Amino acid sequence: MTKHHPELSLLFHALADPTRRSILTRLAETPARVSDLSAPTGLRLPTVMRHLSVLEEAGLIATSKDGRVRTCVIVPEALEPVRTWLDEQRAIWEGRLSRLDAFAMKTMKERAE
Amino acid sequence: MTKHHPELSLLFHALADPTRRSILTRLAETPARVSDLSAPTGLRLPTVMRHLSVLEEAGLIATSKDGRVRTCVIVPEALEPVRTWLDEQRAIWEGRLSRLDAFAMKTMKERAE
DNA sequence: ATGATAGTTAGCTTTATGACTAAGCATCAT
DNA sequence: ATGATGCTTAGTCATAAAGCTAACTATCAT
Repeated sequence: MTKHHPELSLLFHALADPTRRSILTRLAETPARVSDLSAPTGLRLPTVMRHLSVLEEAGLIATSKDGRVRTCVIVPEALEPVRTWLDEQRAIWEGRLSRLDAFAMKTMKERAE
Repeated sequence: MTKHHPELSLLFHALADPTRRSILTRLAETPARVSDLSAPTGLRLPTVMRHLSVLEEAGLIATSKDGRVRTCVIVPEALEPVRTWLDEQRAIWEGRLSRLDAFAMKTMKERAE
């Protein structure tokens, strides 16, 4: 199960950078042009471009160009695999804890005998 | 809001590697020794060690040494910040969508007049 | 047609990652 | 006390990440 999920690696990697997360939260407000994203971060345009391409390859944003302006929008569904993975893990981890609980109960019972 | 959250960066970065995710799922089953984690991955011990230290610095696992054996256990609560961040983002994004909806409604109304 | 504007590409630098080998240290079994 | 076991440290290597500058292209306004 979950042998190797390149999609997840891309997503987590994209989210691991604070600049990229701040770009995402900015885009969550409203779509923005590349320069709009450059100004507040204090980063140069090419740097922002690189971040954007990482985000786009992860599927977290989509961009389109109109004239000389590129507009970036967020892609909310892109976070689904992350959420799903988290839910799966939680299920497994809680399952494990239940088993440990069961084991502890059994052990205590045996001791009590 | 969410200026720079080093904790999140550590977590996301730790989760971005498939080997580390597989170590986590393995540890979700039951605690394991370092060699137990080395065998199935086919990776050398020092490599596994490095992965473990990344996971530990992110707070995702805890380790303890008894004699010459180090045992690794998962730390389920460690995923909470990730889940929280996801929830926050979802809230913001949905907020944004509602606003867009409102805008669209207004525009349609104006057109209808 | 000129100049400003918006983005893009190319190339460079520094630091971090992920893997390895080889050698070291600390225990445990005999 | 010796050797095997289990982990650790040190050092190497190749590649990727994150930033920059400089130069280039494409569009829009005048």
